[in-house]
Amino acid sequence: MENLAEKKKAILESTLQLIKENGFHGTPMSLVAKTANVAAGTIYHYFDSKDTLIMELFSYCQYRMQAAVEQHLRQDMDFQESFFLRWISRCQFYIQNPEVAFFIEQFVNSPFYPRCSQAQSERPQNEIMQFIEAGNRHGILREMDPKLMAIMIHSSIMTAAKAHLDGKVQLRNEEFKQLAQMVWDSIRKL
Amino acid sequence: MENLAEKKKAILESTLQLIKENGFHGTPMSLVAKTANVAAGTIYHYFDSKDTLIMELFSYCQYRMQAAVEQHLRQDMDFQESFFLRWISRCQFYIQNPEVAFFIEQFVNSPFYPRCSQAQSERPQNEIMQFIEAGNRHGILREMDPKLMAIMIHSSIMTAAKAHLDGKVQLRNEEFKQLAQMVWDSIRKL
Amino acid sequence: MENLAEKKKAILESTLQLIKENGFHGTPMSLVAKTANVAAGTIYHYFDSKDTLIMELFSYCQYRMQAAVEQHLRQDMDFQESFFLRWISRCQFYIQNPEVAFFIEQFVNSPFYPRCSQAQSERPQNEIMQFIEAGNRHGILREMDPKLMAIMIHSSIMTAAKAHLDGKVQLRNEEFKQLAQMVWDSIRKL
Amino acid sequence: MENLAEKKKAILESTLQLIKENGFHGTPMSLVAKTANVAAGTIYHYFDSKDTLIMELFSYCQYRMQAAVEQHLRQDMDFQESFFLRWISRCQFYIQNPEVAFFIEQFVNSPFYPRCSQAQSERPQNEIMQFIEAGNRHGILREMDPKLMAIMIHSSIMTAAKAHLDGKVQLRNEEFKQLAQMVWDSIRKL
DNA sequence: AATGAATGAGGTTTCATTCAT
DNA sequence: CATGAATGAAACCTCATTCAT
Repeated sequence: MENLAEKKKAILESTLQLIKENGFHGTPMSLVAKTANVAAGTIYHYFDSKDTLIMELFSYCQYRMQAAVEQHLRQDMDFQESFFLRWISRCQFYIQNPEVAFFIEQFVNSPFYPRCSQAQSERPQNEIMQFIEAGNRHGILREMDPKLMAIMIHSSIMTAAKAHLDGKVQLRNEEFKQLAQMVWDSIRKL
Repeated sequence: MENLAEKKKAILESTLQLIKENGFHGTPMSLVAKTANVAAGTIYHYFDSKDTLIMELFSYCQYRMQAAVEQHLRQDMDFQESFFLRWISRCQFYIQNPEVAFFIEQFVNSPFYPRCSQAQSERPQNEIMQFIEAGNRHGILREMDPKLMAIMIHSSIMTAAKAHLDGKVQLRNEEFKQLAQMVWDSIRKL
Repeated sequence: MENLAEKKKAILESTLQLIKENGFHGTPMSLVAKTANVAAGTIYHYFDSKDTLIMELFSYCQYRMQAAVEQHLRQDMDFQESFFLRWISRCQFYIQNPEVAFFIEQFVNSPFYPRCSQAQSERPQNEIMQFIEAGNRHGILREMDPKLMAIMIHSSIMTAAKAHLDGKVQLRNEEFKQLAQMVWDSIRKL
Repeated sequence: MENLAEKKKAILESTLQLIKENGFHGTPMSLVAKTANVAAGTIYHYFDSKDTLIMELFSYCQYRMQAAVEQHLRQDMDFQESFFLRWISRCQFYIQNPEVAFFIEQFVNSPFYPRCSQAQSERPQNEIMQFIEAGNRHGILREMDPKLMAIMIHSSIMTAAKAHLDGKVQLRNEEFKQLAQMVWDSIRKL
């Protein structure tokens, strides 16, 4: 995933940017080609179809997200600290990569999403779920279907990031902590 | 809003259904016309363009949601009871009207959404915000920008409903209560 | 022709005005209806089709032109004076009724024109031709097919009027006389 | 202008022919495509829109006319001879290229024309005007706004050609000379 | 006589995709 | 590998016309 042909990467990045700005509708292949400085036909060397391109873009975004989050993880933390760090670093990733956030949200709310393999579509939640199950083994968290809990947590991250990106609120250190605390209090045993 | 010409309503409902199933892309005007049993041109009697149709559909969904929620409200409840009732009844509305849920989520994550007036786009959150401000006057809720809190609450409702509709979890009375409790614990002063 | 039903006249006049501003293309029946303050269906009480409306409009314009020109004719003039008067008064009619001028020119250069009866299409030239034949009987005019001469004269009138209406030149008394003289010198025996 | 891509030229020529036969109305892009033996979409490779196509067609006609007229010019002629030659060769060009004549006349009487740049729209008259100004320097022509005189001359050429093409008169050598003489007598000092 | 909602054929244009170079 | 002219199905939309009221 790190050694993408230069042109392939240019195509992915251009598409990501254009979809952020114009949505799926407003992103014809001809425009992707122009923005990526390649010929229209070249795109079809790397992707079978527009659908394929978009599906791969979703993988590409998940990969970028994963890579970013891993950088922040450390071992010497207790469970709560670890939760705060994860929540905040994910949220900051979306804020620093708005085109990823907008693309993912459009994608998961489109007819593309149900066509992903489960393994693929649930990967981000799964990582959170493993974390939850670790918490459960220590009896820290409240009783709840871990899958549902993971979904709620993931949504809280994305929602906060989008609110910031849409300019509806401004998130600073203070607010990140408030939000992480808020979500923490919603999942822990009181 | 209650006396929509019969054909106009048929067009709105058909579009809603089709977008749920096929997304914006997969919903050409010709298909809307066929599904609504009107001629293609008739749509343009009621809506200036496809864009207009979709924008009006958003208003229409907000209206339907509002009307549904109001049915459940009662006066003789304390603040927490009222919160639970509201959270659960909204969530159930989305579950009982999946086409509304799917449409709204597609819409707010599309380039259409930023083109709505603020007044229009923030109406659902505003209603929640007023509720929050009432809570604040009683000193019940934790310190936090009410706008942000409203956004987080609204998102939790939609997220839970979608998880259910996508078949990822199954929400029953038990789970509704758990979820409402979870969100309640995240906003109240501990 | 003088007792046109009020609505019929409103339709004709609206069409004339709209075609001047927007051309045939830019003049849909719905717009004619709105401008004339009648319902779309009403137009079809008075005219079989849009084509019929346009054909009748041509007659209507010829009638208006004829009526205007006749007002100016007097008996006690020699041939040349009469020519000048006719040339100038026709030219002024077009300038004072630009919508007629623009419509006629569009009409005669459209596929409608060849579908007119000869009698109809040549009426304006015929009147000029009778005048020419009178001149010929007095041996005043140069040898030339009277039909061709009539066409050339008629065209000179319209051309001058359009140049004025398009703002390319400004015609005042002086210029009218120059022009009439110019055309007169082109048809008389030198 | 001489090395137009083969397909582009086919599109222009087909459009020209079709507009002659059916007018602007009766010339849908689909028919242009079929007649030019290209796909509908191909037209939009070369022209932004139907409007653009028609505007470019006007330039193309002016270019063809210009090229044709230049072939006939010679140096060793006095002013009057030169005038006759120019008048007649232009008139014959229109007669030999009726689709150009019909297109130009439709175009200049349509809402397209006012949208041309002045430079563009007055080019044919300008060339005549320069000729007139040369005549004025020799004191040969009568006193008159050269612009107006140019317009009248240009119109006489087109009018004669159209009368012939419409079958209203038949122009042969004899008549060309008569007409050129007639116009010459209308502009020269008597 | 008059209305205007409704029709649907057909117009212009877009765009994912192909293929000869 | 890469190009981009060419394709043509299908999208959005218009508008002359009809007909129940």
